[in-house]
Amino acid sequence: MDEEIHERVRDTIKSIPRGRVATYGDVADISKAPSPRLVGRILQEDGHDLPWQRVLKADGTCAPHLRDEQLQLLREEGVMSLDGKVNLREYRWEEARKEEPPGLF
DNA sequence: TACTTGACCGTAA
DNA sequence: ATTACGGCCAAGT
Repeated sequence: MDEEIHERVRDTIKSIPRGRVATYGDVADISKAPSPRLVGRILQEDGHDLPWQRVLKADGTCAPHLRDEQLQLLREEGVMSLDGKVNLREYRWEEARKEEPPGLF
Protein backbone atom coordinates (compact mmCIF):
# COMPACT_ATOMS: atom_id res chain seq x y z
CA MET A 1 0.00 0.00 0.00
CA ASP A 2 1.03 3.63 -0.03
CA GLU A 3 1.66 3.13 3.67
CA GLU A 4 4.84 1.39 2.58
CA ILE A 5 5.91 4.37 0.55
CA HIS A 6 5.16 6.49 3.57
CA GLU A 7 7.51 4.41 5.71
CA ARG A 8 10.20 4.22 3.04
CA VAL A 9 10.19 7.98 2.72
CA ARG A 10 10.49 8.41 6.48
CA ASP A 11 13.22 5.80 6.56
CA THR A 12 15.18 7.49 3.80
CA ILE A 13 15.04 10.85 5.52
CA LYS A 14 16.12 9.28 8.80
CA SER A 15 19.22 7.93 7.09
CA ILE A 16 20.45 11.28 5.78
CA PRO A 17 23.70 11.84 7.68
CA ARG A 18 24.27 14.86 9.86
CA GLY A 19 25.87 17.68 7.94
CA ARG A 20 24.45 16.47 4.62
CA VAL A 21 21.30 17.36 2.69
CA ALA A 22 19.07 15.81 0.03
CA THR A 23 16.42 17.27 -2.24
CA TYR A 24 12.77 16.23 -2.27
CA GLY A 25 13.48 14.64 -5.62
CA ASP A 26 16.37 12.66 -4.17
CA VAL A 27 14.25 11.32 -1.35
CA ALA A 28 11.46 10.43 -3.75
CA ASP A 29 13.91 8.67 -6.01
CA ILE A 30 15.71 6.71 -3.30
CA SER A 31 12.52 5.70 -1.52
CA LYS A 32 10.80 4.94 -4.83
CA ALA A 33 8.07 7.45 -4.09
CA PRO A 34 6.01 8.35 -7.16
CA SER A 35 6.71 12.06 -6.90
CA PRO A 36 8.56 14.66 -4.82
CA ARG A 37 5.29 16.29 -3.87
CA LEU A 38 4.38 13.22 -1.89
CA VAL A 39 7.58 13.62 0.10
CA GLY A 40 6.56 17.13 1.02
CA ARG A 41 3.16 16.03 2.11
CA ILE A 42 4.50 13.19 4.23
CA LEU A 43 6.88 15.61 5.90
CA GLN A 44 4.06 17.98 6.66
CA GLU A 45 1.98 15.26 8.28
CA ASP A 46 4.58 12.91 9.75
CA GLY A 47 7.85 14.76 9.64
CA HIS A 48 7.96 16.20 13.12
CA ASP A 49 10.29 13.49 14.48
CA LEU A 50 12.57 13.36 11.43
CA PRO A 51 15.64 15.38 10.45
CA TRP A 52 13.38 17.34 8.09
CA GLN A 53 15.83 20.21 7.96
CA ARG A 54 18.08 18.11 5.72
CA VAL A 55 15.50 18.06 2.94
CA LEU A 56 15.69 20.98 0.50
CA LYS A 57 14.27 21.94 -2.86
CA ALA A 58 16.16 21.08 -6.04
CA ASP A 59 17.78 24.50 -6.22
CA GLY A 60 19.09 24.40 -2.66
CA THR A 61 16.43 26.62 -1.11
CA CYS A 62 13.91 25.71 1.60
CA ALA A 63 10.16 25.76 1.71
CA PRO A 64 9.22 29.40 2.33
CA HIS A 65 7.55 29.12 5.73
CA LEU A 66 10.48 27.18 7.19
CA ARG A 67 13.35 29.11 5.69
CA ASP A 68 14.73 30.73 8.84
CA GLU A 69 14.45 27.85 11.25
CA GLN A 70 15.67 25.31 8.74
CA LEU A 71 18.75 27.29 7.82
CA GLN A 72 19.60 27.76 11.47
CA LEU A 73 19.30 24.05 12.24
CA LEU A 74 21.50 23.27 9.26
CA ARG A 75 24.04 25.81 10.32
CA GLU A 76 24.26 24.09 13.70
CA GLU A 77 25.32 20.89 11.98
CA GLY A 78 27.84 22.62 9.79
CA VAL A 79 25.84 23.21 6.61
CA MET A 80 26.49 26.77 5.52
CA SER A 81 24.07 28.74 3.39
CA LEU A 82 24.53 31.85 1.34
CA ASP A 83 21.61 34.21 0.80
CA GLY A 84 19.13 31.54 1.89
CA LYS A 85 20.58 28.92 -0.43
CA VAL A 86 22.65 25.83 0.31
CA ASN A 87 25.37 24.81 -2.10
CA LEU A 88 24.23 21.33 -3.11
CA ARG A 89 27.46 20.51 -4.89
CA GLU A 90 29.14 20.71 -1.52
CA TYR A 91 26.59 19.28 0.89
CA ARG A 92 24.45 16.88 -1.13
CA TRP A 93 24.23 13.39 0.39
CA GLU A 94 26.39 10.95 -1.53
CA GLU A 95 23.67 8.31 -1.67
CA ALA A 96 21.50 10.86 -3.38
CA ARG A 97 24.19 11.76 -5.87
CA LYS A 98 24.48 8.25 -7.19
CA GLU A 99 20.80 8.34 -8.01
CA GLU A 100 21.57 10.75 -10.80
CA PRO A 101 20.99 9.27 -14.25
CA PRO A 102 23.95 7.36 -15.67
CA GLY A 103 25.46 7.97 -19.04
CA LEU A 104 26.19 11.63 -18.72
CA PHE A 105 29.55 12.94 -19.77
C1' DT B 1 -17.51 12.96 -9.06
C1' DA B 2 -14.76 17.19 -9.99
C1' DC B 3 -11.91 20.91 -8.61
C1' DT B 4 -8.32 22.85 -5.64
C1' DT B 5 -4.15 22.76 -3.02
C1' DG B 6 0.53 21.47 -1.52
C1' DA B 7 7.34 21.59 2.75
C1' DC B 8 7.89 19.88 -5.59
C1' DC B 9 10.53 19.57 -10.41
C1' DG B 10 11.94 21.01 -14.93
C1' DT B 11 11.63 23.96 -18.75
C1' DA B 12 10.69 28.26 -21.06
C1' DA B 13 10.03 33.22 -21.81
C1' DA C 1 15.61 37.75 -10.87
C1' DT C 2 10.26 36.43 -11.78
C1' DT C 3 6.06 34.32 -13.77
C1' DA C 4 3.78 30.56 -16.24
C1' DC C 5 2.83 25.94 -17.58
C1' DG C 6 2.66 20.84 -17.48
C1' DG C 7 3.55 16.86 -14.81
C1' DC C 8 3.24 14.53 -10.57
C1' DC C 9 0.17 12.11 -6.48
C1' DA C 10 -2.72 12.23 -2.36
C1' DA C 11 -6.06 14.73 0.60
C1' DG C 12 -9.44 18.11 1.34
C1' DT C 13 -13.72 20.46 -0.05
